[in-house]
Amino acid sequence: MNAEELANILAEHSLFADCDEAELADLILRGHFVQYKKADELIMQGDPGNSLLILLSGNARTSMIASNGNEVVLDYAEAGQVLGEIALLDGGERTASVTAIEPTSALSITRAAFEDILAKHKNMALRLLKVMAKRIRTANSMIEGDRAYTSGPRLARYLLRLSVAGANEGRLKLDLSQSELGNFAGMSREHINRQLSAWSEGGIVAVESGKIRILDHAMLSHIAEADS
Amino acid sequence: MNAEELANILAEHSLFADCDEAELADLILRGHFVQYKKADELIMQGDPGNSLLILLSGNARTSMIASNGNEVVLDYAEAGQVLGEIALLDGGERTASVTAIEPTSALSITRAAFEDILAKHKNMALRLLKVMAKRIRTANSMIEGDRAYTSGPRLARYLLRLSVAGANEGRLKLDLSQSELGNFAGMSREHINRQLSAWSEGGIVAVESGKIRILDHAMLSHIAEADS
DNA sequence: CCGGAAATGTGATTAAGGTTACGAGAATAT
DNA sequence: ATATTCTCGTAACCTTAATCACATTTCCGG
Repeated sequence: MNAEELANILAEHSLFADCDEAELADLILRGHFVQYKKADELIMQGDPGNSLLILLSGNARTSMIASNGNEVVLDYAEAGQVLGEIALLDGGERTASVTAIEPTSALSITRAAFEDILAKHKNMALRLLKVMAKRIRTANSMIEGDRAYTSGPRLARYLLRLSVAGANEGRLKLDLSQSELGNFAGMSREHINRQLSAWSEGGIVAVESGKIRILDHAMLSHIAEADS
Repeated sequence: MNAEELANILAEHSLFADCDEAELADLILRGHFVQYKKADELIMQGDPGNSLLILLSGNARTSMIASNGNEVVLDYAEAGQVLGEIALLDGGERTASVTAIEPTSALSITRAAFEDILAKHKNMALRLLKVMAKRIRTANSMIEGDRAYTSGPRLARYLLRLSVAGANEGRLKLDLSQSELGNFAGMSREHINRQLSAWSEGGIVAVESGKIRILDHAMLSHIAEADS
């Protein structure tokens, strides 16, 4: 993959959409291209955090393993996303793992390079601040949802979060297995199944060959706000 | 309150500890001193976010009201903390309220001033990035805790989070009522009470005249990691 | 000092959802 | 191609913690 292709991919995505050429060039110059196959760990919980990744293609899951062995899925990342910036910024170790859920490629940037780029390009810090603001919003809304709502509305929220904005036939961005959806939405696989069956009855979603499709987006949004 | 006093307060606290004089001067020059009494709202959920606050004294609670009326406490802020920077950064509206839990004062900084300061003082953005990295860590660990642990370990975690580092006699930073602790730890007030009684029996905590004291810090930490 | 309002302690009951269990189908690897 | 491993559907049961319902105490303003 050459510099120009990389530049195109980067420029397509939010954070880097308004980078000027010099910034892109620096990212590419200082970055290191890495590839992963399905189930590879891009970032490993407990490691020291000495680099940052920018996803170029593929999808990855961010999750934590609690001390009691429970897996908690925090988010799914797609191309254009920045990963692992937190440990880089505060010098702490990685508190979550990132695992490829399909073949994935990324640009890896060392701490030194990152600091140089931040110092050189003022707008970079501002862009990163915005990205992080959004992350905090998402995390807070996850806490709110987990706390304030019962399983039904909660599952609705997570499905909506996985649904593509462009609503192409109600298909989800990612076709997760029910167990994985369970880890993401914080409920047991069995319960997911029951809830999905019920909604399927009601014509709110369709479950065909393991894939979930949202039929009644409005209804699901309504459920997501419900008080039970 | 004059500039020098403000400077002293700011300099005492993490984010601004290593500000140079020019930076402090700008903050004070561009900032606007505000005071609140107990129960005043420093920031109101749903408002547009056009300013940022730096707490100078007192304590405040950050909380969200979910659409079903449930209150979720996200955090408690003390002097030195920055509040409301998220809406300022991404232009969105405030997703949480901040309420004074005692008489409180703060420095209020408008968006314009904030942008000027960020542009003028390069290190400011970096400092803010660190603060936000920490926030994300905290939020993620909250999600992890809420998801992976049952009520016992979870309450233990929240008590530890409220405990002062210097462990002065095991007293907490804040003496919350049991209902409020419930909103913070995500469990009913009654359950908090029962759990506290049990731990009190076991000599892990002491509850005297409504105030909680941690007697066996090690044990509480152990409980916080337990698989039930 | 006194009265109302919070905050606290505790039991009984209930509901939500996790856990266990099992059988069948689909996917993947050797 | 066939064994092995995921995934899915569904039922019975059980645990956890919320809810309801009071009595009691503490706190605070007048």
